[in-house]
Amino acid sequence: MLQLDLQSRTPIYEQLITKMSEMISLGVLSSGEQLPSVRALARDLGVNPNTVQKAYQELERNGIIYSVSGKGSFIASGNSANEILKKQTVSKITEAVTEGKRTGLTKPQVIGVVELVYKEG
Amino acid sequence: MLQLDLQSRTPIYEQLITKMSEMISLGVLSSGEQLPSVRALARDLGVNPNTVQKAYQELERNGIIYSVSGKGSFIASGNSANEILKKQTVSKITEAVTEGKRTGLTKPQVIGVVELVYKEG
Amino acid sequence: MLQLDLQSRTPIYEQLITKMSEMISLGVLSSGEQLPSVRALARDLGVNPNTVQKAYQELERNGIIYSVSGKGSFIASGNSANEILKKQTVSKITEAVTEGKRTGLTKPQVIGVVELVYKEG
Amino acid sequence: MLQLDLQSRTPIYEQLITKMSEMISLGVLSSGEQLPSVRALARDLGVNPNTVQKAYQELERNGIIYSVSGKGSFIASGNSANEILKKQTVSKITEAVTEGKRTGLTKPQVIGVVELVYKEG
DNA sequence: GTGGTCTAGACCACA
DNA sequence: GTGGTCTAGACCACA
Repeated sequence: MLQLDLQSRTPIYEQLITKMSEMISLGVLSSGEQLPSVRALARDLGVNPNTVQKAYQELERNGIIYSVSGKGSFIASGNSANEILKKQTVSKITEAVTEGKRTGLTKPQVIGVVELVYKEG
Repeated sequence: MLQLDLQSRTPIYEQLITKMSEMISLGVLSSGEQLPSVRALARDLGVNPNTVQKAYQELERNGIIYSVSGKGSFIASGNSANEILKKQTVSKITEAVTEGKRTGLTKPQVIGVVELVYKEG
Repeated sequence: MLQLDLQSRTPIYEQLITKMSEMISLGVLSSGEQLPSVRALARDLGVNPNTVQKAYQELERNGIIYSVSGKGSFIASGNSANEILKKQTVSKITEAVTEGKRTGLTKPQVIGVVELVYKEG
Repeated sequence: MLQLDLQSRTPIYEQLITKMSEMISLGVLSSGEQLPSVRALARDLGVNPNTVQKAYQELERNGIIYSVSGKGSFIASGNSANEILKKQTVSKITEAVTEGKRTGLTKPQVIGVVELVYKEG
């Protein structure tokens, strides 16, 4: 679980943020639940604690989790994870499609791509 | 012309590649035409010559432009710019939409976004 | 009673010290009275016994309470709680106002803040 | 310049943030100006580059400076430094004064403290 | 040279 | 044990 792509251009800590946001927004992890400690998760993922720390702090800044020094990190209530994720994704799609339009892709072509993605899996 | 976003996370040289590919594929610049020299363009854009150089090299590697030592850079004929651009954009869209699907966006929602983009401008 | 903010940056044991000093100096708890045991208070507050222990020790060191081995903790007479508290608070205010002055807040502005606080509640 | 207290309980990177915000809001550093590089400032202060980096990133997140990868860090225009600083300080003062009120300090006493601070220097 | 990310590992206060 | 900060130092892409 929590697959990382160490080769990717997107930093590990950002991948972590995205993956965890997804897990939370999908209900795999739910409100109030305790997250693995920074060190434990780092060990499991074969990654440096600082990297996990950075991801956790960013998630906290976005109100998705909260950390209590000396106790651990927990999933915040009033789950903003999903909304934040969706907003990010929608703007990513908008950007990509805008570029497509500028490049000369027609609307049917773009919609074709969308259909394809939703047909798979 | 040739607006760059110096703050953006996508490297300037990539922005340059995209913008120039677009201009070529849209016919703003056409086959055989000479491009501004690396240094001239760098000066105009307020950008490091290395950066422009990198963009030109990449464009040449993709057969979109060609350089003649001592004379300058020119737009290649048999314009592949458009196809290359489209391929890139299609994979960007695919990626973004896939993420959207994973996040729980429904197909109608995504198509809504597409409609929106094509309605504007 | 005894509201704690587990999220706050100021350690729980310090919050405990402040709150208890306040209660004592306000006469809610009075001279000679017995305090709840470390364990009982910890349980009631949902907090680690170590934390309560630390607060009690600090309060004892300041002569605000005293502990009798095997019997419990009691409120000291000749209540110094209030003076200690005030001293601490005065230096906190001094520090904050000094920073305000350095930042460019004018004296009337600061006094405005003070007025505001004393107007409420 | 830029005195740090390495012993202090407030982290170095936070001290850096505050000091730099002050310098900017006081006009010592002004809009568009380039800041010392992460490494240079770290060297000058005898501090690890990561620590400076953290401060710079926080300042960027607050819109006080902006960083261009490969070029450097610059002071943002539309100086929000001052407002952010003042807001922070005002809430610090409010908090301290509220505690003072709760502790039994009278309004004249608190105002006395304020007068004192503004008399010095 | 410049910012950004990351590892390895230490130390601290707190729980 | 737990989060938070920090050092020392490496590597990368970019300018």
